[in-house]
Amino acid sequence: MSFLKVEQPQSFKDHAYNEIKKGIIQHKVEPGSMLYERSLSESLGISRTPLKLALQQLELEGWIQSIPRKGIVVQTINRQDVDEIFQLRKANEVLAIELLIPLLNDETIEKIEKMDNQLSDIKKDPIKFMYADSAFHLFLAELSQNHRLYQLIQNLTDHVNWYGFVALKAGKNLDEVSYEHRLIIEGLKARNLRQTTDAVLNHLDISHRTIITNLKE
Amino acid sequence: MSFLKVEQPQSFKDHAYNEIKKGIIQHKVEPGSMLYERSLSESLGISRTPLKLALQQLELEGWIQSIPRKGIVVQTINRQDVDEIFQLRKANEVLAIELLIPLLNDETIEKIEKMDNQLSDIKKDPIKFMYADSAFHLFLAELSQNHRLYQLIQNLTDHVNWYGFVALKAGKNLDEVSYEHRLIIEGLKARNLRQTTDAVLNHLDISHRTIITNLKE
DNA sequence: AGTTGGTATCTGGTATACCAGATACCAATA
DNA sequence: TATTGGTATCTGGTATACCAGATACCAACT
Repeated sequence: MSFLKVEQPQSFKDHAYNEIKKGIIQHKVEPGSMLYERSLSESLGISRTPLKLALQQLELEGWIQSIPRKGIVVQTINRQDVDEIFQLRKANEVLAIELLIPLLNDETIEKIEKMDNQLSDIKKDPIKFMYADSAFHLFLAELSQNHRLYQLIQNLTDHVNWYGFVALKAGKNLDEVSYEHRLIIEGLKARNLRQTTDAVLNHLDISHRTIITNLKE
Repeated sequence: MSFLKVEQPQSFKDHAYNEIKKGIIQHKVEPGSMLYERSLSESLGISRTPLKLALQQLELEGWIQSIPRKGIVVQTINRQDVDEIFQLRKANEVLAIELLIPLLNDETIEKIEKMDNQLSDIKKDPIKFMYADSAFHLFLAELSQNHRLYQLIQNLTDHVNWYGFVALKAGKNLDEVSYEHRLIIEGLKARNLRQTTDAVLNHLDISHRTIITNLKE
């Protein structure tokens, strides 16, 4: 009966992890604000044990910082953080391109284009657009066939979404992003490593600069 | 009284994390073998709650895999894993070099050389040599001034130590490693990015090949 | 003998109780 | 009035009890 798509019931820990992370990315809890295990467990309707696991994962991934006997503080965002994330993102997304280009075939290129087209369809909703843009980058990461690289890029794009969320709500260069994606796809079609990495680096540079200029101290 | 070096008492969770990880890296528990929360908590003398936190961190970092209601399995090592780790290591150690070269001054270069000399002094003990080699790479990562990059490289070198531990015990090319390090240091002294990254990539390539050839299926 | 089904006993997931450190507040003191 | 010190009450850290799913085993049945 393997054709039946079984909906995996996520554990309490995963549920808490997703909920809290979503709240942080969407600035429903602001950087620097405090959280407390007991109140969190109450509002999520779970006990502290699975919650602690979710909180530890969030801490290891750089979203929060647990201070024993004080509470949990949502990480603040500063210029240094943004720069670190983009340094990592550039190096590792370029690596993904290097790995996936030799693996490309016409079918996967078609999938990539389809994905980008879906992205154009939802320009109206900035939040959905943000997630779809991430999905585009993650799809490329997935094609690299390096699972650890995929997870790393996932975490990095999540952080970028967090950093840029406010600027994004202000209504931004969504057309510009589409154009930059087209340049990447053209590079992939040509199986041209240099052309593609240049397009990716350009894309990331623009994103980096946009976020820096929207950083309010 | 800040001149007093306060010994931070590590939490039960950190203690468990370090002990279990050390056991895995040094193959005191073999890849594929099973662990169980209750027996582990008993042998470590702690309860399951902090142990669960340690186990989750180990799982997120790729050392073990927790299977609900079955147990915990120590990750197996295959060719794909080794390749993934080295792909990441090459890209990110090169990034570290790119970042640190503009920050170099004579004093830090002196420190790097001193570190490498200490490494030569302990060629007799392969395990100590392994950790000292990692410390050399980690020191370079630290100089990049990107903390997330440092943590990433830390995890990657730990995994490489795990993969290579058996081959290392067999007594390996310790002189060769010293020579490769000298090439890296010379590149740094010359502030030559290309020369240094070539030396690093060469160093990692040799390490990669050595581990692959010692991989027994 | 082969099959079945109940049960004892594993497992990790979860809830909860208790601990010690940190803190805020307020009464007692100089 | 300013300061001190005890206490009530926060916090995260830890230990433990209980739950349901998974499994192995053995007796009962065909």
